[in-house]
Amino acid sequence: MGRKVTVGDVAASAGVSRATAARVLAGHTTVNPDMAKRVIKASEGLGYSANVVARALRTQRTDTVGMVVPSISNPYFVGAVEALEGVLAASGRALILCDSRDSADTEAARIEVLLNRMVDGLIVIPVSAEDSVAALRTAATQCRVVQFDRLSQGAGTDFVGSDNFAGVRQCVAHLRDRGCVRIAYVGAAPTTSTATERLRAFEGSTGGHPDGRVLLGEFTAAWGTEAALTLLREGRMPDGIVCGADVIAVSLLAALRAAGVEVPTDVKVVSYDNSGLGLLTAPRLTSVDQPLAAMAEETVRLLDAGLDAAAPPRKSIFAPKLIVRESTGG
Amino acid sequence: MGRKVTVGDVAASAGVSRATAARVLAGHTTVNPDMAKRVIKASEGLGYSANVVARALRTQRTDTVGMVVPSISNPYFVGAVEALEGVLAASGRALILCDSRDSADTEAARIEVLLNRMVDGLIVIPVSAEDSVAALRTAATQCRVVQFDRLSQGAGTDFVGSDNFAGVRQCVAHLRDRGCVRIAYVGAAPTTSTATERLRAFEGSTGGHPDGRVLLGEFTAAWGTEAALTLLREGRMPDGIVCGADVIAVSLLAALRAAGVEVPTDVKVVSYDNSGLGLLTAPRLTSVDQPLAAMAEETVRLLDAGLDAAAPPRKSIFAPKLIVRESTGG
DNA sequence: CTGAAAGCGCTAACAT
DNA sequence: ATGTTAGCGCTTTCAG
Repeated sequence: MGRKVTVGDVAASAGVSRATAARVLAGHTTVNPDMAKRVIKASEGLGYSANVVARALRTQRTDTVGMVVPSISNPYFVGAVEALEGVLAASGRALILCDSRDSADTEAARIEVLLNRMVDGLIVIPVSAEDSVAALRTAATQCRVVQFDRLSQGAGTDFVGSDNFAGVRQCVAHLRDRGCVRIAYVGAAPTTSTATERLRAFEGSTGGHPDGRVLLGEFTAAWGTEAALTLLREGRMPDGIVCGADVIAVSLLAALRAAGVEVPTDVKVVSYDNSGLGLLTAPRLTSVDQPLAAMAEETVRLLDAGLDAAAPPRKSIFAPKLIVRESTGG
Repeated sequence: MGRKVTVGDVAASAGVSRATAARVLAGHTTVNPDMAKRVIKASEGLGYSANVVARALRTQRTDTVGMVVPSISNPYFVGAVEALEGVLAASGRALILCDSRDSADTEAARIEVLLNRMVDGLIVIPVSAEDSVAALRTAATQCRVVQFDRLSQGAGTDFVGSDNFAGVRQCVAHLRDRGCVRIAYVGAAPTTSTATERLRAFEGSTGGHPDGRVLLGEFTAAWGTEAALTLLREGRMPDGIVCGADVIAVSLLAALRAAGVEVPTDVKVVSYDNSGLGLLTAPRLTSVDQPLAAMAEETVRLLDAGLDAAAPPRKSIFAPKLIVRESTGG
């Protein structure tokens, strides 16, 4: 376990003071070029690289952003993580990722851990519209916080998400366009803003058609399977199904096909998230895409823009777009 | 942005010295119960929680383990992350996760970042059997390193993985048992130990049958699709296919079905990883399971067991087990 | 332009 | 048993 080389080592090797070495390493131009050269050389020779922990303690900045997501096995969240990680890396920052396991308690604990690590900012996809508020509020007093994808009202943080009403409206319109008249919704119970908005949007879009069956569970594959079995058991299969997320749709699709229901012939399926998952199925999923890259950029922009406590939290809402594939007839 | 409360604040509020407050907070018993009580109360009243960064700088321990995986969108790796995160959390440690994007350069950079953060240990699923060695070697001089799943020979670190030969042998035996005689292998090019071993195992198991078609690409869904199209184009469809990973198998399955090839009737498919992905397909995938929970436990055990530099690196190899599902006839 | 010195928040000798 | 003090490695005044 060889000790890391420190500025002291570099300074000594270059025959200058620690301060000068530090200045050169920090890119300050107010240094004698000769000395600068000596320091650079010594630094490279010794393979110096700064101890981030010590620097953080001194500067109160870690160049690190924390992120908490409900489940790392949901590919939509993984996509969000990748997008954000990319944007942050571009400005030399790292992302520390935590999984809240869909539990508000775990979420609060993770947020605490990250704050103790002095992250410069926090990006949270909250577990619950209500239960996440407290932890978010206190976090917001310590560092910049942005909620992503899901909004917990009253947490007093900025928010970046997409227009779920517009997304679901596109789904329903598309199914109607393809001739569907009995459309069902298989989504998650309204404990998060996305689940709530998508549900409301579905109800709004099909208000005149009380035929629309609504099945509410969780954002999990298991629920997709269960919902499919329920529909099969009920016998009266809809001719169109809107799913609240790809994780639901994919397993629902598999269960329907296993039962001999043909997609898109017998029933057309449209989903939400446009994750890689929807490309692995046969047929591939028609799904609502959210502009993750742009959303990630905006999230980091908000993190960087110091919010003065008085200003009201900002909301950036992006427009989603339906990507049509074979599950609705291509 | 309220400042965090420090030991100093707690000490002042309790009317004791910083040292005493620190002792109480650290659970030392050598303190006057009255004072202890006062400190605890002050601590709770002020909502104190220790600054991990400052502590780390002093103790040279962060209670944090770094992990670098080739791609966070491969569900097998996600499963490994979840298992390790669970074991570490049980002993009060956190996991910092980095994605090397399947690039040895990125991997080296991530390892550097983590070392600068003074992680207590490093768990790496190396990108390449050869190109990862250098970064791993230097990392191993700074902290405890364990390679997981894939082994880069000569890095001088401990290793935890599973017996790929045994796994593939089970696959081939199972297909034969189900009556397959023309078995193909769709895997990854041998740039990693797992790809190499699985390929060799396949060649070894089917040595007497030069019929066995071998297609090598990457551990990606895109490759699975491409391989399926190649097999379809060649016309002479095998009656059994061994896939090197679920990500490959799932998209291969979708492409075959889309082309009207029935699984398992026309061709039986067996895969590797037993990730959640294989449960989402219709039919569900027969796949080789690796005991991730036990492997994670062992990994942390090795991290904790200080290796003296002289001792040879240790290897823990776990036995995989084929889980039979519908893609081979149930 | 350079160096000496202080200090981020914490813990562990050392001294009382 | 408690307090005082030094110092982890770094940056950044403040003198010179």
